[in-house]
Amino acid sequence: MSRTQGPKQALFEQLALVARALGSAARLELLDFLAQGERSVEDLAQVAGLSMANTSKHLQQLKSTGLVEASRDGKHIRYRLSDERVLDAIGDLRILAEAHLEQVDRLVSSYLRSRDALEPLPATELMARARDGLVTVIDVRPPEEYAQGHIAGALNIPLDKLRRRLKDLPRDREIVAYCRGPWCVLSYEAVARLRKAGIDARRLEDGLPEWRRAGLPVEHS
Amino acid sequence: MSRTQGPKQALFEQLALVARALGSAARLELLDFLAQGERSVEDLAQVAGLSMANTSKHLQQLKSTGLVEASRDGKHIRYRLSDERVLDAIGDLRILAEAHLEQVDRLVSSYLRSRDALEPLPATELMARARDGLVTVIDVRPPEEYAQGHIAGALNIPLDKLRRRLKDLPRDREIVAYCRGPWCVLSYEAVARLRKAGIDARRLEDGLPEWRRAGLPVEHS
DNA sequence: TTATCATTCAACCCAAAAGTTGAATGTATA
DNA sequence: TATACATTCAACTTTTGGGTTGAATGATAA
Repeated sequence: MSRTQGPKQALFEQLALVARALGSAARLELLDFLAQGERSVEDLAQVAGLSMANTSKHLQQLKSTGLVEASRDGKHIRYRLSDERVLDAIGDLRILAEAHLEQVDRLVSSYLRSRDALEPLPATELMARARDGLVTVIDVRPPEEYAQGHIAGALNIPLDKLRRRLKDLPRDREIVAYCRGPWCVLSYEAVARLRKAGIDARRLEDGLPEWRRAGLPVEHS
Repeated sequence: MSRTQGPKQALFEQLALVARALGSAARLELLDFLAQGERSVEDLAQVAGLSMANTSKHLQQLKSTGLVEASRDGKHIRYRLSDERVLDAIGDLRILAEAHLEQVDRLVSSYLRSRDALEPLPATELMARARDGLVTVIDVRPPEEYAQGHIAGALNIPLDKLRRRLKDLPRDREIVAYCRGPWCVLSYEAVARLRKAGIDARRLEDGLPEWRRAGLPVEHS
């Protein structure tokens, strides 16, 4: 049976194009990095474990569906998300996947150990506590990502520097750690280590992209 | 270069599974119909212009990613959306496609003639006006869809019955027509015809699924 | 039980997508 | 101007997905 091709089908075909652009683990990982800030193709290839040519092709596809933009910077080409709303779509995928795919539950609870034991703090609550000076916020991402934007007032303590900077942390206030997003291990790991060191710490529920998306205050350095 | 496969990649792979389920015009059309209410495989095949076997396979795929559920009813099997949030994801795809794909603009403005000339009314405004008794709301979808749920107080006047039911419509109040969603032609067409007949009419911005998703009052018959 | 009907399954075919390799492009620096 | 370097392109292979056909399943109704 041949499918009748009217304007309605053509519209759905366009939607499907966008959905298919999101329908590859490699591209989702690229988008996840791009959500932290601009990146060159080389960076992206390296961080996602893809060849340059393959990365380039994936980026072309994301660009042709309007999910990312590119601009030249010297001999590099820098890609970025074209639209904050890309994060909404990915967020919905995550919600659906968490709600309906058993595999996700299993992965999340083994990879992000003790999921809720670390008492995730919603962004709105963090805002309130930060205003009252009750918390120290730490950004445990690499410095390049911190530099491209971070929660206003947050300290950058990359996970691998955490041990040697423990002494810089105030002991009288709660620490709230965040990183790339709800499925980013860095903050899980950071909170676990801080607690082991006897420091009162919690995780921010989401990461910087969600914070920015919510219109909450972001600082650049 | 071979891509390293850790838990992060495995999680993205699960997300991609959901995105790929949305990445086909045929499946999006099926979901669009399912958003109006439960349907048998036969109905869905017919309405989407697909063979039974093919429809069944698409539905299996949607089921395996948790987007739809099925239950037996006599000798039919009825499928339904498993989760209202599926509509959020599709809504985001639509927003992104409208914002970034030229082709969508072109299709929307030719298929849904004079897009904004029909003064789309946001749901919240309709609620306010309906409460004050200022409008008559008409549901221009087929009766089967109306029966499975409609805006509280709406009259069912399927598009093909509109001509002969013109006389039933009150002349002193504005008419607001709605159908399946923001890209559904039925209400565009209805408003155009009503205006041609000299009746003051507007379109509801979205359709029933969005209304229900927003938690606004829905009636069943 | 048997016949009927809606749905699914299994085995295929064809088209599209992902990934590789090596050459081409285009900008910046020596 | 020549060289180096980041990125893209082109051609090709392999895998995946959409679609068909015809048979199998499983519930209902005679």
